[in-house]
Amino acid sequence: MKHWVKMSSLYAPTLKEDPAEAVLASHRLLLRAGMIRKTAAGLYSYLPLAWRSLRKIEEIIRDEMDGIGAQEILVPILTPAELWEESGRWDVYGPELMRLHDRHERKFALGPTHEETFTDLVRNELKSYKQLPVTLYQIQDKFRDEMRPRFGLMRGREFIMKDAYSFSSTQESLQECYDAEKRAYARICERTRIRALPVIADSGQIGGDTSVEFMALADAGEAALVYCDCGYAADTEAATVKVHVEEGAAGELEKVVTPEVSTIEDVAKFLHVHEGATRKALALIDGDGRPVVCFVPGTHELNEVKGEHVFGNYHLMSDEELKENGLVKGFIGPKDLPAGVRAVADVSLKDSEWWLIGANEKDFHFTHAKLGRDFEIDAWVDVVTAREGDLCPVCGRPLHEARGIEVSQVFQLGTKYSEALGATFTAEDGTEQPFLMGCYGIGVSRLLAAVVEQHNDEHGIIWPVCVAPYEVEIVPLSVGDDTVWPVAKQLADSFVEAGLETVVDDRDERPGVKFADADLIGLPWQVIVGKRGVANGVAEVKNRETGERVDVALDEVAAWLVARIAPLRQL
RNA sequence: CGGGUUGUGGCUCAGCUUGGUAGAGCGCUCGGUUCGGGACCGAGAGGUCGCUGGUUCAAAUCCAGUCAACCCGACCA
Repeated sequence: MKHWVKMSSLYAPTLKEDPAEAVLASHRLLLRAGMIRKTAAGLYSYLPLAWRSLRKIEEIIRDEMDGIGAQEILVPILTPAELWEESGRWDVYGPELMRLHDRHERKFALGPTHEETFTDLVRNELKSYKQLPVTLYQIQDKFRDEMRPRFGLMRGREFIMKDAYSFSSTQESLQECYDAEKRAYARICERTRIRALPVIADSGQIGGDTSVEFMALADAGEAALVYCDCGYAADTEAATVKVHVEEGAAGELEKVVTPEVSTIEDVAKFLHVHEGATRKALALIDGDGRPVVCFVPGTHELNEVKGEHVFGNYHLMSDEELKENGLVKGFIGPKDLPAGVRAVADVSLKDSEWWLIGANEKDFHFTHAKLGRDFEIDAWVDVVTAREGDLCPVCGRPLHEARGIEVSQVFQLGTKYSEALGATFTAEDGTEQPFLMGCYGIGVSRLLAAVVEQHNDEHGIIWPVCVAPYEVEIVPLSVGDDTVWPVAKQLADSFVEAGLETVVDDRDERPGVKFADADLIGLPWQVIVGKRGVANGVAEVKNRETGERVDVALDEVAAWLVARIAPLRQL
């Protein structure tokens, strides 16, 4: 950096009060620090400070991507409908895909992700296994017409994403590309100072078999996850945990009167048993239109994502559908189910012999119902949402629950897109085969929000050096004073000379205003130049994170700072 | 898309129930006093009260419609 920047001309309009629309710390602080402004719902403009941080984050990402041999390219944001039709996603992607057409009525979409474009790009060029593997990436705006954009940069309709796609000839090679990306992502989180956990994830709309997402831990996070001290971690929607199930009481089958007692809570209370000893029955119509009753432990919820894997495009029965199938809401059980209704249960119940169940008759339950003696289950499936206290599938210890912000995700796509688009290469044995693909995304703008979410206090943002918009702010306590201001300028020059990214608050404001703004914007170091210090030949150097202040001789400040900042830049 | 809430100067909000001159604080401009943690005094600028229609002598206020934003839920980086 060749020049220092004057606060008086920096376009960073700070706000004294919290904007009413912002709830999340990152959203609030980015707005207040004059870093972002809303253009419309889910659409944000990045002001100079935010843009500098974003570019630093991008540089870290580029460095790590290049480090694993990925190559940066740029494809058009606008993608022709034909490609989406080829992959079949024009129809399945739904309203989240921003569609538009040109003056000739040709259809296009604003890219929400670019599997099709990248696959199309390589299908005519990469023809031999000898050219593989190849990983290409780009950093670009993505568009998703979210049902509900919110939380500032956290969930926008337009956001910056780094997306990478790997093309391999063998599963081993795909695994290698995938592992390399995962390692790079872990380093990116480290370098941007984000505490994140790689968690097992559902692969969702992108498709494919294996997927891991990196979750930045934050109470405000939208996703719930469970993790274990042994290192296992999973999205609650994807976790295949062992559920601790309360065993019902053993004994002869007994039909008990339970008047108006239909919820799990009521049943447990009425019969004086733990909720876990009850069995929740969910009546649904599966993707093929067939009636199914699914049983889960009374303590757990049916997970919709897992449910769709098992039942297809299912829905819970309406009151009419319950009636049509002869089911009594609140009293459904696996014994004496009406003909034609299939009984399935979560695998966690497989080892449980004694169940407390509905009697399929209004106001009656069965206690001491024994699996195999009194009723049968047609199929065992994995459908519950994991929760705190469930057991780790790896080591068996109880899991902790936390919330997180999904900052990135890696997928092994396999041949889903290469087959659909006919993207093939000639293998070693001469046969023509579809590429084995992986795709790897990082929400760049979301990463910025995650950094702020994890690094702030009641005064404002606390930037880690590696992603801070600037490294140092000089705060001259008086700009009119001819002892203070010249010293501040000299310091600024020496900082620039030493390679420090420097802002000088040259505004004719009172000290309190400058301190408050400095803390709000949150550059890692503040150098306070006041009359007293200048008289003693020192400046006061304040660390934003620790609040620690040290007097440093004026001619040593630059070197003093460089010694502390340079090791943290890591580039 | 369902449920809830809100639209009044750049920001935070009052006024609306009970119709009659559009308000406060912060910010902004000018003058002065101040100057190490969001100062004080004085003088100013700035608002088609989201939009459309209706009721009325008269609408920020009542009614209808509409748009937008925010929060909770389903989707995702």
